[in-house]
Amino acid sequence: MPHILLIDDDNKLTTPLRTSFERAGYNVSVAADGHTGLSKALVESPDVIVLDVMMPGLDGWKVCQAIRERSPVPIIMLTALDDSSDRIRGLELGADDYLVKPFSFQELNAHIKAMLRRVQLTAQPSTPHLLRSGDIELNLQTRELRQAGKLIPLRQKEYDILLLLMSNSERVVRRDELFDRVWGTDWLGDTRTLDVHMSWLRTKLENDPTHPVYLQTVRGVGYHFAAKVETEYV
Amino acid sequence: MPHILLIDDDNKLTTPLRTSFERAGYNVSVAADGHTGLSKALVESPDVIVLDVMMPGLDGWKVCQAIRERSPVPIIMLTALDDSSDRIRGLELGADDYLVKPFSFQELNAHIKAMLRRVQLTAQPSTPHLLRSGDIELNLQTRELRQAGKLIPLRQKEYDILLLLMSNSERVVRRDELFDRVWGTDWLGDTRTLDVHMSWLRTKLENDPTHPVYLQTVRGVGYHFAAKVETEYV
DNA sequence: CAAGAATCTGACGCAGTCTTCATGTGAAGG
DNA sequence: CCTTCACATGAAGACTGCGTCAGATTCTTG
Repeated sequence: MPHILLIDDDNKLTTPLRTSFERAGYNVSVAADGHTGLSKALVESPDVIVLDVMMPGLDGWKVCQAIRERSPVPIIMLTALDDSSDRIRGLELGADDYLVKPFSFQELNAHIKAMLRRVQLTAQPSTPHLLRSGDIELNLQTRELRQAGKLIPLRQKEYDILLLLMSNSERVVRRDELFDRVWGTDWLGDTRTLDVHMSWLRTKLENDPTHPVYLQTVRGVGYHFAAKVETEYV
Repeated sequence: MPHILLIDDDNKLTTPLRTSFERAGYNVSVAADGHTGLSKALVESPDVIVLDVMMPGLDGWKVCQAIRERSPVPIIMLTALDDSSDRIRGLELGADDYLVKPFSFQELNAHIKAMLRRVQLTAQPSTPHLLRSGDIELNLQTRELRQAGKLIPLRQKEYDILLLLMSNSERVVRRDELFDRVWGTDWLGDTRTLDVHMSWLRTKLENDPTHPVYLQTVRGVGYHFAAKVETEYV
């Protein structure tokens, strides 16, 4: 159950928010002024803080800054006026997001969910980085190609080409696109060089290079990695 | 140098943004349609994606969803109309943030900085104390390298390089990244400095420096610490 | 300040990689 | 059935990036 800390002196706002969030399954605590907010932020270590800018005493800006100096907890600021410099200021002081009043519960909730998801996604070392198709496995981190676990060394261009084709396996990649993305836009050389690299790739990963299963040529258009590719997060 | 991917068909917008961001020290790439955007998102693995909703063909919603299914990369959406349900929809589909057009460069930049900071803050909550791989042990507190318990004195740069490689053992570390992180600023001269240090490191920790087991070079890319590294927090 | 350590530089060689060229093959269309 | 076109492939040579070395330069420390 995620824990939200609301810091706002206006209980006309915090009371209904508290009930709504509790109903939505959150654990909510409220602080009615900056000092309490700051101390609760550090003591309770909530998953996300919703912080109003306009408060008597220690205002939201100062609270934001003070929290950020001491804790990495995500902060969503609430501002009354929709002023660009205000928003920038909040972000510069360490806020992660802001919302302009008035806002709906749904909207704040969406922001909070997005923030929790971001923390979740970032916290796990999950990086998007294995393309798999059958017994073929391309590791984007180490640039290693494995077939049935066996390492197949790839050269730079071969890797670049294979990566482009595998990550676009649902369509045909045009020749000029390959040149663009692998060689760079300002390529003036011989156009046969792509075929040569394709040929090498085929000898490396096709059982019968003369009858390719994966690396299909589409005459007049380009090449197509003709198998389903799954993306895995290692 | 953080890498931003702009996905937008309107080059009246992307061209000035690209220059501004490049001037601000980012590495920028642009995709003018949804398909290219999706593919670049996976291939280039940018640090943050700025994605316009309004695009012909594969629209921003679909691109957002497709990226989020495959990658945890942060996404900032650009919407034309300031409509609450639009914004909620974006967040629900996996976006992290949104910005309503028109916006200033400063504002987008503030959002991007906030997003990068968030990822940074979340990613490294605690610092490891010891990196171990086989009989090799790198102590981050004392900056000592031990192999089978025996102390191998490392010089400053050697330590920095080895640390970077060992703490990224799951991937290849690019040469320019090494220059960036070990020497500071991006390297301009064309010298063999890095190779020399790698050579020294190899003579220190490889049994057969001509056939390295740990410190693999990946031609045209960089170096890879090719062994499992365990992290210990003391 | 001097000695020694650490680091950088540039030349050179080599192995691996890429491009080019020449020629072969199969597909499409008259 | 023949021509044309696009791609395949083998071989050769050009090119490139990396490793190494020797000497220069900078940094540390007594």
